[in-house]
Amino acid sequence: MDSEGDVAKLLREAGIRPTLQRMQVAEVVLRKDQHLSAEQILTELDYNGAPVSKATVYNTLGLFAARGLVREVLIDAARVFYDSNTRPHHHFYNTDTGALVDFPASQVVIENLPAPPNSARIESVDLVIRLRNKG
Amino acid sequence: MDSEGDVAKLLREAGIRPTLQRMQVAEVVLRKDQHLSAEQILTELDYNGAPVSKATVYNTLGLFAARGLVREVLIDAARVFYDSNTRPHHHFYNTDTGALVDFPASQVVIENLPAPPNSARIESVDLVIRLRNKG
DNA sequence: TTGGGTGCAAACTATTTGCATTCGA
DNA sequence: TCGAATGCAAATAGTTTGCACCCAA
Repeated sequence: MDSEGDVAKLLREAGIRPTLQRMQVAEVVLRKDQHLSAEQILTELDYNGAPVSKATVYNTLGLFAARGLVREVLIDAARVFYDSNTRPHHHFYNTDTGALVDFPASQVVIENLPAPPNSARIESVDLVIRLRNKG
Repeated sequence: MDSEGDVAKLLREAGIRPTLQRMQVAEVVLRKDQHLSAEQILTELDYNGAPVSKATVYNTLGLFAARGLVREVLIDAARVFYDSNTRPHHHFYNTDTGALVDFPASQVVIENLPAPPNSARIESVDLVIRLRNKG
């Protein structure tokens, strides 16, 4: 786990002023590679005796995502996860169990992508493979 | 555009009882290949003088999606689109303009997908390419 | 000081639930 | 007649906005 000092450094390096609330959110989210919803983060903060408001959690996650510290993963209607693994990767999502599993982008070959319309540039390529248990 | 009779037939063929509200939603959504949000559909129904409740629109879209008449596309946090193009395809999404454009899945080659964990079966493979305008 | 940055209460929006009603057998 | 299906008001859950406060320059 990152010490408090390390988290502050991480935030500063990302151009984010390391305030108390942001460090608390970062401690929970960036501790290891994982997928957490805003709600889960909020719950954990409360449990840790670090009550940060809902709005601040959302705003902070949005900021972290904009600066590349976490990645938003859209999985279900109105169910966003924040993924602290920022290496290029894609996702398996088991619709029966809710399990979300990363796999490296390097492993997959995606070829013959059409040219983006209106000569826009590609910002991200997200592959989500939805699974269902057999039987 | 489908006549009313055709829409009723379409719903029956999908195993859906063709009630008034469902036919009204279907007329709007299935008229042509397009991406619509629940809100847009609701607005158009009101405009057409066919006021179906919000809850019924959501439930009906959920039913249509379950029966394969439309496909849910997750684009933004809390922004679901219902795509009446059910042929296999993927999406370009321009984050600057909000434009959502289909491209055929047949065009793209995706290789070396890892085996699904726990021997679950693949339900869908969704590729979303986010774009940003140059400059 | 002071102007952008920050945190949060409150407002807002999207979606789901629970139940009275209706439908088809 | 009766259980399942249906439609919707109300409740819930998720997210954003607007503003008072704070802090670095």
